[in-house]
Amino acid sequence: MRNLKPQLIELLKSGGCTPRISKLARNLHTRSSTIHYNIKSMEKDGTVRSYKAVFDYKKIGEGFCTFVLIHLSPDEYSDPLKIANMLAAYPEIESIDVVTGEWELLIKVRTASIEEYYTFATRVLSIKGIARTQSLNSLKQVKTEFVIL
Amino acid sequence: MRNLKPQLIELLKSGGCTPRISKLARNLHTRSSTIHYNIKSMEKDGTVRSYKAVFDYKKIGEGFCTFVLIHLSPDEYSDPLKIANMLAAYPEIESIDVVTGEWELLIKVRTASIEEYYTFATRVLSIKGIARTQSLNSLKQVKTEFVIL
DNA sequence: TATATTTTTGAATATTATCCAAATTATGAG
DNA sequence: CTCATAATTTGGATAATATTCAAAAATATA
Repeated sequence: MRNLKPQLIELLKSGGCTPRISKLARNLHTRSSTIHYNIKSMEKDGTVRSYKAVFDYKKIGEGFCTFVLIHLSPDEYSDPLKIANMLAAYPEIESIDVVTGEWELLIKVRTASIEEYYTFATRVLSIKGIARTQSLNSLKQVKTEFVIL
Repeated sequence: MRNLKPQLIELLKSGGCTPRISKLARNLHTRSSTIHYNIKSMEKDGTVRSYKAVFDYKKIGEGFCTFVLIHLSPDEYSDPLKIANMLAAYPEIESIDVVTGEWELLIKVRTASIEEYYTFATRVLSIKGIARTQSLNSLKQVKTEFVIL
């Protein structure tokens, strides 16, 4: 009997969900078919990107959360998206932004522990193009993905 | 005819969705009832916090994204959660973390534009207890909430 | 005002979630 | 190892829900 939960978590982390039309309809005192029409309209014009789950990350082995400020090497300044897009593929990374100020990129990383973060950092954040990093460790998550914890 | 989309967006931002069990079942080559059982199990034990939508934030009037580093006044050091929990109620704030380093809090804020951010900052970030802030503006979002853009 | 476009409605149908009792598999104590 | 217990899977039945569609209403456009 294989443990399905890890696979479910991976799928639900960025998709695999759908709006509860009838519940939303009751909530807004509107017919289901109207809600359906409006939601499909937002899906078609690209307003909605995905429907996904938010987890108690401690319970899925991603209890350690770090924000990493990244300084690129000068030859990457002209195209920070090259590095950013490469980083996007890592499942540990929740978000990636190109930002203003002394740092070029800000990423949010979730791992099981500080040891796993160290492994991640040495594996991923040591590539050519990343000149220097500074990390802010989250001591306590109060809100994430618009969900209050 | 009232425009339902703003209300739908508000509800879907932090909830109002559900997993697509049959789709997940097909994806994992497993019976629906098994997926159902596993998902309910994760809901019961608190592994899943919510099912929600991810938007193209430019299209919902939240195209301007800022990370704000917050330094609390010394009398708040002992309980940064007091301020953090107060901030959690604001719909503009996507995430709030208590962090290590020179700053006590790191929040992620979404507004329509830099003008609206200014309004937000003067309204929300000027309360007693917040001594100093520094903001990193997002020039480009590459990934958010585990969803690649 | 007339016409086109968008949105809503309600009913019919298709799809899906949910429930449940039985079967199977895993776990742990002795 | 063996038995007892708990956890998970299965398949079929039913309930709930999404989806479709044509007509109506509302809104925008000229």
